[in-house]
Amino acid sequence: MELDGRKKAILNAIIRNYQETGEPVGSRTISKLSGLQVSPATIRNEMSDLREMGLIAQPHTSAGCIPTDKGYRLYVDEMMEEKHLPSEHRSEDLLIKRVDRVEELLMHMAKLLAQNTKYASMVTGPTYSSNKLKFIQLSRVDSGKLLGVIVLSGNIVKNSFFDIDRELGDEELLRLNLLLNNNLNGLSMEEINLGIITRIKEEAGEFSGVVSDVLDAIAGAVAEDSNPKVYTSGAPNIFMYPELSDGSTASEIISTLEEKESLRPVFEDRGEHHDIQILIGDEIPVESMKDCSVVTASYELEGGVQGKIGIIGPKRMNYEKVVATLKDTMFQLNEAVKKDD
Amino acid sequence: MELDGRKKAILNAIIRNYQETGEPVGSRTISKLSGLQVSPATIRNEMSDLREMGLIAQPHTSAGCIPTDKGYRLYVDEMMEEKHLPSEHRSEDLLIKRVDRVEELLMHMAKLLAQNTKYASMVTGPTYSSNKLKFIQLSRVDSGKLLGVIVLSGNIVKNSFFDIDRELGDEELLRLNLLLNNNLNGLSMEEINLGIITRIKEEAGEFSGVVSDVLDAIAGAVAEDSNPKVYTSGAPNIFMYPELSDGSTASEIISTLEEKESLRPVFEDRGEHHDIQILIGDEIPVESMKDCSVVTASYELEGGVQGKIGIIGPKRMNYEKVVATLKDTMFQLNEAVKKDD
DNA sequence: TGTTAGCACTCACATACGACGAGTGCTAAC
DNA sequence: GTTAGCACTCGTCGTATGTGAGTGCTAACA
Repeated sequence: MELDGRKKAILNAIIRNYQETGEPVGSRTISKLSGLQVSPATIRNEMSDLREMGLIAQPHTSAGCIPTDKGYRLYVDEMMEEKHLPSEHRSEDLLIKRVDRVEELLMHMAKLLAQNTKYASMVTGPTYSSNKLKFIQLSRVDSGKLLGVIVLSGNIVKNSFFDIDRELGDEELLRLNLLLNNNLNGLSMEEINLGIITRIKEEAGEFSGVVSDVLDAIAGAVAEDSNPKVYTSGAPNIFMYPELSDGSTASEIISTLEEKESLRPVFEDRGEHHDIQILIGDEIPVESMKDCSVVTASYELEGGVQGKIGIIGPKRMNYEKVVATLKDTMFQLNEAVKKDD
Repeated sequence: MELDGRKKAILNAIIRNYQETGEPVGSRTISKLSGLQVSPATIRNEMSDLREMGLIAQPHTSAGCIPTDKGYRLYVDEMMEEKHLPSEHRSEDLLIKRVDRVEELLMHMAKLLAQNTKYASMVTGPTYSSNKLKFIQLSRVDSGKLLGVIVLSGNIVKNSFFDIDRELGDEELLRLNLLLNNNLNGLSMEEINLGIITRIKEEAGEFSGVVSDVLDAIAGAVAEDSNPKVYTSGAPNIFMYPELSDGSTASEIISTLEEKESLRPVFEDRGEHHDIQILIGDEIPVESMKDCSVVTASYELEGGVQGKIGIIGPKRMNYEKVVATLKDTMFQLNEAVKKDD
């Protein structure tokens, strides 16, 4: 059976109506709403075909129809229209302002996403592994303790304290800082190889222990970010959707959102490389979210893919709006970071 | 009417039974459970008195009784026994390990609290306002941009970037750093007054603009911490308690927990200065939590009151266990920080 | 006077039943 | 191919009814 224009229009009408009401939609409603000049009986015949094709389903006999996962999939793949965000929403987004710490920027962004879409949002921290080391500074703060400041491109700052066995003089500290900066600045994490490490340690002489500590701290900073933090916001929004808010479903979703680690698989790329990825129902690699849909996008801080943002909502979410919001957020985030830089 | 020993025992039995089951408890149950050798009829007479005193109430006529807020209040004030944590729980807590950033330590602590108690937990970041400035370092990272590192006692590190109008030479930067450190180190935020500021600016000469920026950053760091972040964990735990998990109640509580700012009033001290503070029902200054109880405690990082931790659960929460867990956490946190320092 | 047994009474909860209505599936006519 | 008509399905809602846990009260008892 083939999917002609009218069937498409009917499926479209079903999805749009169900998006708004959350109730199964019947042939009479479609007849009035779709713009097609046909009677409910005709619609019923077509719906019978759509059901046979697995695009819609009835919750029970003699009820209206709701889209199946397959129906939604067809919709987002072939029927969804690109939508531009109405201006009042964009202006809200402009609230993104200069913040010193990336972390706060991301949390703020998650919050805005949740507020604008009325779904739950999630944001991963950026991965810096392809970033370059920009600046290292060791300072004596206490006796027996050094403060190391590591700056990566993108002005990501990491701090670590190092315990040292014996005191360093001002002169020695200066020399050590020069040594580290001269040899490491401008290198990406992959470029810092054993050869370079050995050379630095040799030059550092009796301070090779400190150098080891510093390199460990750099490695640690990278490791932390190759497993970047996940931020979420708007979890309580799912209570607005009856199909998700019954006891155990809501509980599981909110638990998953709090246990942020378990969200990681959601962000993993599946083959096709679009900038927007939509997962529906069972396509989501997290058990507790099989009643949801997830839309994810990548954002860049500067050059190269850097992190992910995503929206979690009911399958009947407003995909157009979500996609438009995500795209807009990506754009604004890029702008914000450029200004920051 | 006075509260004799038997009435107390009955109230105690009601509270304990209700804590476990969440169901109204009847005279028959108490007769068997309380250890008192009296018939249900006698218990009923006593319960009638307790009801008159406002310590217990019936959800409806011909139902068992549940404690009122007043009943819980009496219980926690006069009848609750100090309890020590069974060792298996303490060992879990020992997982607190060295973490570089205070933030992560606090989040980890919130998580442990929620796991151990099965209630929701909240933790405020520390307030540093009484802390002293320990170390300041300005470094040139990009041209036209300085990185400022500010270390407070307790090894709290803050980073800020400053834009500068004209380039500083190495010499000038060194002088500026010396100037700042010599004049500011060891001072608490309150001690940095206008006199000191004016003197530094004078000495800084043409760099007085940078000095202003640095002082602003310091003030900003303090402002941020006089309004410290609130961390929460275990929000989904409230789904385990039927009296809280019906639709709107759960939704409101979880929203409040996510909107962390609104939790702040909960931590405010009410007159009596105990290390543990228990708020029951309407005593909680947050509307959405009027069906809950909140137990809060103060923790110290080093010297002086510094932050708060708290547990949110149903009114029938296990107060002994919660108090014991909080005390234990306070203790362990102090230990952890000592080691860290 | 305090305690207890007995008993009528209350009320939430569960079950059953019927009415209702939204919506379908099918058939026959256009 | 489209439509009207109609029987049928099935979830929902309101009502009635029974059940049982648990009380309140009274009267008897120690």
